[in-house]
Amino acid sequence: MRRLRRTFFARASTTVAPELLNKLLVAGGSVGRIVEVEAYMADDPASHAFRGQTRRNATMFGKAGVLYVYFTYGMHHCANVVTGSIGDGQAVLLRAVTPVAGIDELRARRPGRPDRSLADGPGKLCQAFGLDLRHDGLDLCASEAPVWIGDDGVPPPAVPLIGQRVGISVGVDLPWRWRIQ
DNA sequence: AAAGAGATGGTCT
DNA sequence: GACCATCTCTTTT
Repeated sequence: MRRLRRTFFARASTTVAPELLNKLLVAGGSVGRIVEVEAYMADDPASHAFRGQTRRNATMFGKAGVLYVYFTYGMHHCANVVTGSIGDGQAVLLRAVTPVAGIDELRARRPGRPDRSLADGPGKLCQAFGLDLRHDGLDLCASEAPVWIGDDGVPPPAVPLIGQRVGISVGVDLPWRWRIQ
């Protein structure tokens, strides 16, 4: 399986997001196929980057292909991949994956949950794959990075489901959520 | 099946 | 002090 290169991520988040469908997230000894993503931009009222760079969102303004992890609701983490160019403030939120390998590790990190609920949400995904603030700023494109995104040759769906983003109160009309049917 | 509410803490105004 | 790019459990249809 091929590790995605930085050139893949160095484009607009709205271009990268649909192409991430069916790619593989590798982390914590497990592998999951990406089935739902959302795009965020700086010129986008729903984005953390909308009001400029802060301590929390600094990673989002950095290099493409780097993981932006943030903590929210007092208990959940969400994982994004930075896209575009340095200073842009763009990212793609990884919202859901389906288990491909290392499912026992996923179950161990999400005890008591049915297999279908192991990583079918952004907070659940981070819990299942053991992602937290320690991974913020991690370069997915580095040759030895412990977290990365791979391509096993399965193409993105020709006709993904496209809709409104979830859990936001502004910018709700932008159709920047993509998922597998 | 759908709707509601509580948990829980970092971040920014 | 208000607001969360959420999840889970409980209550109601």
